[in-house]
Amino acid sequence: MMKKRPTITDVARHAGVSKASVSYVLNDVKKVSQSTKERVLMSIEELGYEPDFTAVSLTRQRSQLIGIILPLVNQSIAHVMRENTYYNEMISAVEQRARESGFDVLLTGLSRPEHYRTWVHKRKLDGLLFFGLFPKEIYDEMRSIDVPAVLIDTYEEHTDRYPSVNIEDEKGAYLATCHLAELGHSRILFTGTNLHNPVEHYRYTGYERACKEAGIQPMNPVETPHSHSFLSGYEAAERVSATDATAVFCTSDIIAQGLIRALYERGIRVPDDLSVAGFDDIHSSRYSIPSLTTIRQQIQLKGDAAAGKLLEAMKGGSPEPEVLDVSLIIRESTAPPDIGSASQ
Amino acid sequence: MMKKRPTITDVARHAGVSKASVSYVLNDVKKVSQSTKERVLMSIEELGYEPDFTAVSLTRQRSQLIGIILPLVNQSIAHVMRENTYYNEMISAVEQRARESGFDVLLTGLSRPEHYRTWVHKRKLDGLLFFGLFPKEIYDEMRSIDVPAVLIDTYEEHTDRYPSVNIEDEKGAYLATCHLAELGHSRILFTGTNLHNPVEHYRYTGYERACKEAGIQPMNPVETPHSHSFLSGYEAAERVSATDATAVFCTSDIIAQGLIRALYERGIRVPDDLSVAGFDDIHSSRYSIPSLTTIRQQIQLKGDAAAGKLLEAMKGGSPEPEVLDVSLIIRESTAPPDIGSASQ
DNA sequence: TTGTAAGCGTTATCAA
DNA sequence: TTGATAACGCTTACAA
Repeated sequence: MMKKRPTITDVARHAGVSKASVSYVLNDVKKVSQSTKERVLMSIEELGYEPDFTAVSLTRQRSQLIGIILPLVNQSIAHVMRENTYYNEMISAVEQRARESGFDVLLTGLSRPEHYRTWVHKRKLDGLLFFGLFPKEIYDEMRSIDVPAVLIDTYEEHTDRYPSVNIEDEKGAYLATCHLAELGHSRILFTGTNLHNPVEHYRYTGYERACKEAGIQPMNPVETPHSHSFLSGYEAAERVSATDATAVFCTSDIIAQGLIRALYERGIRVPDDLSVAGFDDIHSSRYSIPSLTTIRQQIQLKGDAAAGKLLEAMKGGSPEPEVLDVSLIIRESTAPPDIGSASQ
Repeated sequence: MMKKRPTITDVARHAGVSKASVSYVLNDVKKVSQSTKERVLMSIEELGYEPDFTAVSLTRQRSQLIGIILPLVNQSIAHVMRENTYYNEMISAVEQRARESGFDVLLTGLSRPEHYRTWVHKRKLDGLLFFGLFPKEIYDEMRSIDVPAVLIDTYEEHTDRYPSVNIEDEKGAYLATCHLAELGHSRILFTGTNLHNPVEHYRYTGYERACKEAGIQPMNPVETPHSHSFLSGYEAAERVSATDATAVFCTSDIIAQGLIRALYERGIRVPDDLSVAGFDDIHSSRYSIPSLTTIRQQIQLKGDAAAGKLLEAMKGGSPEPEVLDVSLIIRESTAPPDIGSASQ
């Protein structure tokens, strides 16, 4: 027969005190004498008592649970996170930080805004981490209930209300484009997912600025229909190769890698015939052939920072928004234009 | 002023019935008349009532929560899942299936076995999914508490007690090795992480069987010190190239890709100088250069199957263990040995 | 078929 | 400094 695990009542009885007193020492409420405190602690130890989170949640109206929310596409979060190890690093970092602070992490996809509200309530979630951009109504809902949240990779006006963690998107694109221009490219193409997405937009802005400073004409951007994925890059190849670009800046490594593959199949060599730069510096970019010139963002640091801010906000603080630095990592996928074969 | 969200008491009052009746219709207990059922349903609708999970958890002693457990290395799950999109697909699939069944997913790393026990209890977890192999003590703990669990990628004796989901590891390695042998290779190297891991062991067995059938001599396997990662493959290159192998079978795509990269840096061409096959068929293997010949396992199906079995076990069923099929995907990284340069 | 009331394991309010 | 005791929101015998 399995012995039931001890409750606070058992501890109280064992220590010869009331439940209240046990609760006091558990929660470090001052009004306990040293002697009873010791007795209680001993009993806890002896019985192997651990407080029950669901009971605590019920009375305290908080759960020690934080939720990571990913966009749902086709009823699944797979479409977003399937191929991109960006999420692996983010999630790992958040999980670690949360666990160290006594929180558990709930991972979920979110479709309809109204679901979200009840979900937060039903679970009494203490805090939320939004990975990426969500429909506007979600943020409105958020405001109406009153739960701490941190927005990651979002530039909406909502950022004013909630702490956010971003990276220097504009600068990243700028650095990459400058690098390409400095190599001597004057036909540089921008390839991203959707310029209406603010992150993409800012990157485009950085691209434009670099072009301007280099005195070259921005080209018509190539937008891919899907999200950041190999396929997006792969399918972009047709439109890319229809241009006279000698260099391409992609807004994610995953797109760049898909693109490079498709170019390879068309006999277009990278970087000999075309230079390609990415964004993110996911692990694989170091190992791909050619290895990818890219903009490094410190993904784990980002996840850790986001979790940290959420923890702070949950304690009642008002953490500042944070914008993390990025840097250019030059690898094999970019080179000077091939003067021989290229025009101009 | 924020209006409090309605409780079951509010609904009862609104409908002019008792809390019990509301609970009955909520939980589909038969003994409710059509008329009251309708009244209650209307009130629920009108008030926008949603049951509170923490309260339900407390009385029912179950949480509608399932836990995904990953091995912790260095206090972080990052080391395991950082680079490998295998986990992205698994987690996505589990999350989707769970969500559709009204469960939420808790993601956590697990270090010390004793932590695990209290964690399950504190959260009243309904079920557990173990991703990969854990120290033996964990399974012992599991048995002592009584929580449904499904083991993934584990061949321990524990599998007898718990439903498991595996793939045909032996067959996969066999297929890959056969493919290499059929191409004409007779010096085929096995590269994996650690032959003491049962999954690796079975793959080695398949490799051996294929060698035997092809009448070739198995070579001394190369074991990498780390887990499945680019670096493992990358670092294996030195030992691989020190052999006279003309083909290598790696036990994961991620290792294969790391290896190919390192070989590339050493001027060893794949597949011209050396053929390389992987295992898993993660998305990137389709897009790498060269694209990777590999053993496809249906990762999402696997995650879905695991979640399904757990759901079944939680309902009191005893799901059968399942072994999913694998298949050979031939791509660019394997080719006949270069008779010109190779010996023999 | 419906209602009453006793839990579930905590925390928190008041007296003592 | 302590201890009853009433919440917290729900489920479930047991009565009616």
